Amino acid sequence: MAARPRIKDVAEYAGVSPKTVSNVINNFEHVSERTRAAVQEAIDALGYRVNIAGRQLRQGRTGMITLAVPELDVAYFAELAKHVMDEAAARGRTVLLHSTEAVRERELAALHGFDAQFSDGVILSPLALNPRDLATRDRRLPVVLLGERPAGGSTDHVGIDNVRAAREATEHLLSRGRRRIAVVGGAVRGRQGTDRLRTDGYREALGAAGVPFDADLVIPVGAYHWRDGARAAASLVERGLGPDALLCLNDHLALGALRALHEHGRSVPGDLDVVGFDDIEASRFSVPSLTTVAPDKREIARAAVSLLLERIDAPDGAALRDHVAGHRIIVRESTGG
Amino acid sequence: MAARPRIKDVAEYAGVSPKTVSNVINNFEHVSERTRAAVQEAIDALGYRVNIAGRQLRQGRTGMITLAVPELDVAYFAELAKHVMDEAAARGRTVLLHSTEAVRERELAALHGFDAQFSDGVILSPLALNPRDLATRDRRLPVVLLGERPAGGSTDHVGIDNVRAAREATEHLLSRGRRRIAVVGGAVRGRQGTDRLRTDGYREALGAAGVPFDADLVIPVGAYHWRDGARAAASLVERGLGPDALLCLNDHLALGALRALHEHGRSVPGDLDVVGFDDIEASRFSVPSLTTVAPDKREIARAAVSLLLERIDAPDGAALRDHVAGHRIIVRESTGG
DNA sequence: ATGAAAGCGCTAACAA
DNA sequence: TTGTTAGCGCTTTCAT
Repeated sequence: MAARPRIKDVAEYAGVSPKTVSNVINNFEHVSERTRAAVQEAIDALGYRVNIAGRQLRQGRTGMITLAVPELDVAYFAELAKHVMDEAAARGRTVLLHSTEAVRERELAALHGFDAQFSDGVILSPLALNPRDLATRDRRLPVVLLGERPAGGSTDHVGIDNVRAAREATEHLLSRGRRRIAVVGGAVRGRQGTDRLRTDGYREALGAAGVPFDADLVIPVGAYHWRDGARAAASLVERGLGPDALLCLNDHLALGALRALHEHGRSVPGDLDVVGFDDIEASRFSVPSLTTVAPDKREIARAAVSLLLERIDAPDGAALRDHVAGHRIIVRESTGG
Repeated sequence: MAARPRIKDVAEYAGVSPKTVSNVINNFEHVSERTRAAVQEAIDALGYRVNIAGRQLRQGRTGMITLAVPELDVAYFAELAKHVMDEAAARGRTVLLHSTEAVRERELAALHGFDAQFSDGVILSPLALNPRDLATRDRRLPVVLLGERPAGGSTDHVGIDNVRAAREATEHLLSRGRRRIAVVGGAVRGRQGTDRLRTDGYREALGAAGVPFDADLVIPVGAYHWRDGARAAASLVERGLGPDALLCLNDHLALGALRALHEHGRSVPGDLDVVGFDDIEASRFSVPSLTTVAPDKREIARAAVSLLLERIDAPDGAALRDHVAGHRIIVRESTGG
């Protein structure tokens, strides 16, 4: 097979100049129908496809955007990634997917590092970055933040209303008569991360219902995996803290908790209620199925891609934006649904 | 902030020629320590990083490899992707991750399309490709196949011994006295895909034990998700086929089946045993926890990256290779463990 | 509406 | 050991 054809080959085949071929490829408007057809025929005949390296070198764009998430094997991020890829594809972009493992250096690398070079912009779901990391980032690379938003707000952002979502989930538990509601993965103080915001919402709901807040029921976790949820639930039971419900800050934690409660002979929703966040597919099939706060992943993906593409097209354009995506509570067996 | 520095800027700063800077960047050996140090200092001072488009245009390499899997939200592939990224990083490569949704056109795009251009080679887990697609692929792009291997074998391949793995899993069920073992996701005829190979292994085990094969117990599924497993298990029970065990061809199917059996009042492992494939994290925390065939994902990732990098470095090098990675059966509660 | 020329940043080939 | 030249494929600028 011959070497890959270049624009020059197409031009010669079609009897036009390279520039004209370029005009056709890039849908430049001032091209006669005749010429366009001739060039297209040459392209098809030779099997020509643009060399992106050449194009990028010249115009400084790749047509790719990076999506950097903390962990691909957290189902929420895998599902979100699928939506982002769909949305990007619909808009003619390709997604370069990265897993940062929630390590600050790797989150920084998404913003500054090697990988960012392939990319016209980055959608980043940060966990470890601090405000200064963002303040000192290279402004030439457009960035949209997902979920967590380190204070300082120098970057476009997409997320749900975490305070309200947690408040509603807690209200649901309260409405079922639960009073000793533990927060698995919660945080009472510290930066305004997702964990903190959701815990704040939880406290708001307790306060409004006149239920006293018990700091012992806020259980920090190392990560948001099954094993961490299982460990937290086991510890709650073994320490005799007498919880009658678990508000788990993601579904993996909740599913792990279900397992631990089962091992400890507690029935859900008989003895305790359990609620999660994210609405991953597993939660529809667990035993019992899991009540959860379902963020609108499609809306999140769509907003993130839109904001990013706008930034790419107009780097100094609009003011900072913060898109608040919708969410709803899906009641399933784990709270009597 | 100034424009991104180029090699020329570094060269001027260090008082050398651009070529010398290039030599340093690429660890060319014939560079004096003095010069190397001076250049490095200039690089650090200016914050220089190579422009990959320029490099790719010149030498035709990007340092990136593509991993294309059918579905990222199938946990097995997310976990595998993590291993591949780790392995690639350890070898100085970046991974471009793609989800093909098991659509033939998208699998082809991984081999031929736009995306492949950024990439020095592709690790592809195909589901929809046919042998001709591979036979007619562009040989300039090195490819390693994972899991499925369309017949014809013109491509390096990494997988487990599916026949043996399924036989061993079936033997495990037989040893527990099970005789009416259904295969969820199985295939009796057709191309030698993973489903067919595993069903063959199942039949081998039945044959060796003198248990008659019943084609009604082979249940095809549309996809390998919870919902498909749930549907298949429900249908088995409702049709009164009287299975006493389910060999599910991945863990998602098995976990979905557990849910359906629970809904139908069947106890696992009391009334039926259930076995899966993949050993995803969810299977350690389901109720009951799931017995499963665990492929050595790390070995698969390592072998795939190694084979691919060797091909990239020596496109016309070694003969075709087929790496058979290890697996083991992990016995958990769903078969009395 | 189309073409000619120049150059994006880098490194291969060759020269010194 | 280091420097010079040329050109990878594309698109921008300017000319026609």
